[in-house]
Amino acid sequence: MIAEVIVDISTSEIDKIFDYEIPLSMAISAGDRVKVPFGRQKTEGFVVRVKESSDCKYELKPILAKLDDFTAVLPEMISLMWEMSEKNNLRLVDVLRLFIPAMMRGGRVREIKRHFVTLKEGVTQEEALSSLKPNAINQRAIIAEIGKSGEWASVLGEKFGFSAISALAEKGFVSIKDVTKRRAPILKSVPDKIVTLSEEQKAAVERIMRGEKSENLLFGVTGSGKTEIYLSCIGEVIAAGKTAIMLVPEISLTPQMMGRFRARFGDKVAVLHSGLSDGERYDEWLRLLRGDAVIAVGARSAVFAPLKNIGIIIIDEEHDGSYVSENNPRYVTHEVAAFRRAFNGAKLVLGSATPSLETYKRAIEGEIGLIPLRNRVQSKKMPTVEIVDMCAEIRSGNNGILSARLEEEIGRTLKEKNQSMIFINRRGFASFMICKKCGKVMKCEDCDVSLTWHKSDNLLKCHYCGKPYVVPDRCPACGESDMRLGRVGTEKVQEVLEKKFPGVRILRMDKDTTRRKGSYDEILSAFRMGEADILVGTQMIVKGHDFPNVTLVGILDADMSLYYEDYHSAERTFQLVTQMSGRAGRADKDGLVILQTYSPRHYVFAFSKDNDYPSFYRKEINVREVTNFPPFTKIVRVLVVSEDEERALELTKKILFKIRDYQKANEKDFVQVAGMKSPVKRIENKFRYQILMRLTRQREDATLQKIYEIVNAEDKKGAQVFVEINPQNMN
DNA sequence: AGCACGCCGACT
DNA sequence: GTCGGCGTGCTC
Repeated sequence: MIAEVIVDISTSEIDKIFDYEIPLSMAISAGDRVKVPFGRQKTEGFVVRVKESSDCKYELKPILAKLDDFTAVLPEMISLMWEMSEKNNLRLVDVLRLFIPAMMRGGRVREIKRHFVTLKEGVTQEEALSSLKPNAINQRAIIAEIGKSGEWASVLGEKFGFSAISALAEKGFVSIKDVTKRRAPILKSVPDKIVTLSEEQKAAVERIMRGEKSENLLFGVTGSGKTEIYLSCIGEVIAAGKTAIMLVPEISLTPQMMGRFRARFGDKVAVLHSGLSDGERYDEWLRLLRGDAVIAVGARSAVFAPLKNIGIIIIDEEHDGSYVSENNPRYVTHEVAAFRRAFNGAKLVLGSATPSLETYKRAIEGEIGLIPLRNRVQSKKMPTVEIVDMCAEIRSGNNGILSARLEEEIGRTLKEKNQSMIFINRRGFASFMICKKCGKVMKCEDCDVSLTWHKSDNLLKCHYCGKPYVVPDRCPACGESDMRLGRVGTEKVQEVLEKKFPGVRILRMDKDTTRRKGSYDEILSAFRMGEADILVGTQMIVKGHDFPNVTLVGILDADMSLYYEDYHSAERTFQLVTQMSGRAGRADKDGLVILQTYSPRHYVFAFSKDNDYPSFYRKEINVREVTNFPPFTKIVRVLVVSEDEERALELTKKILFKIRDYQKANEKDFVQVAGMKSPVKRIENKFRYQILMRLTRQREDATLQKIYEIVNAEDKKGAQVFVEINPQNMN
């Protein structure tokens, strides 16, 4: 028999099928990982098909070995590989690598054996103690310690020394068993609330499970009880002997949801997310593959969970940007989920209070079902949103960070012993350094982006490559000594608050304070426990969870993301304001949101003030249609990266001309084609040029394939070329 | 990605 | 004369 193998080397020239002879003694099927001779080396590879004969003109080499004692890639995933590689122009091997834990590649899997020490069968504690010499203190202590139940060798060794254990084993008093340890990530399980579903929730579960549409948008504000609905649906699915995938934006942000799952489903749940160590990830993955766990909960990569017979896939907070993978291989979680839903005949649920325009459009046009949740459980009120015009604030002589209103309300909240959250919108902006005289902005030498000032170590740092720079005391361009810091950061806000409200307890949450693993949870739980009065933070605090004592939310620079040069900005801002508002007044307390902006009359704020997503949608979708932006078009970006600027430019031009030629013959398939330098010219010393296109949607698939064809035909020596669909950020 | 083959400069 | 620089080509 012959095996079609994809070799585990990621290069475009090698990314194709190689045929190998399967030795008669070897049982190989599609999806197995194998060791094969390749050229003069040996490599790992994936078997994607087994067939009778080969039309290869070479003499075939034999497969050397089967690598695992299980089939690593399910048949479904092999189909998915073909689909993803075709649609997104990805290498087959890069897609396959998404499907298995990194640890399996390169033979790095080591099962961790732990040694469990027990009294040897037939030996009693008394017997052992009486035969041991009185001065063998450690050995006697061990015998006493293990008693009937036994203990881990590592624990005993720690206390009494490892030599004592081996001495006892040698004398035949104890036996040591090797146990394969599961590196299960520690999960706090919160007590499972036995909640009776509201009528609305019951109806939602009914429509998801037995409604006419197999894909539904579950559209409900924060606090409308979506998690309960998810738990119910998954409960039904696993009771029917099927499996489930639950996706959340970033798992470390939702330990609460994890806790609920653990409480409800116990060991049937496996988690998959970036916070796991390689070993933990491997173990959880294997539990899913073996069927020991039937529910995969995790961030976007969990959509590839090795589950058979999937009954439901849920994407919570479906609008979240983290569902689009930005680096290679690029994929959109929704598309993968849709494929797996269809393959398994499963249900797909997209949950959000602020769906992406694309999803909501599909829902109101009837392509997928729309399940609105109108009530917040326990009838919690939505907070009042107040908009403060910061221009007026400046006119009246206040050019500080805080408006008079916000300051007043922070004071009131402090007095009433409630908590406040201050959110700083820094998307795309930072505290850069600018010369007051000539206007020179300090930039990174390698990446050509503005440097950000870090107060703690008084350094300027590049947020792309991390390179630190000494703060100059004179402008390097004109020698002026008056250098000024633009934009505020979390530290500045903390400083101002501490000055205005002496003695106030403030927790700060941003990239700097959450660098350490686990610090994220620590800060949030400290805040929940009331260890601080105010939580100041960036985007990270948006996705928190219940803070029952928070009654005030302040949003500084709400419009910062509005002027981000990106067609998403209004949508992003709406989502942000809505989510941030959801943080205020969740328990029995009324909430107030104060939103500071320089453009108070922008429609985003008018609609988010009233929490009116449908109206926002109608306005925004209109804008998109008129301006020819997604979802009415598809944005395609061809990015050319090279250390040699000439090379990048030349290659970009070549590709651009070919695309232009095609465009001339197919004018109606394109809205626009433009070649330019990338907004960030250099990252890590590589030059970046790009071609931006907008495709009309009638023939987008064909046009896209043509673009792939043009790019793939090009000789790409000394440069890399990426084709990106609807890129989330345009660096 | 690796690894060999191959065709030019500087060296004990 | 040789050692070794890394350009180019190939891998079932």
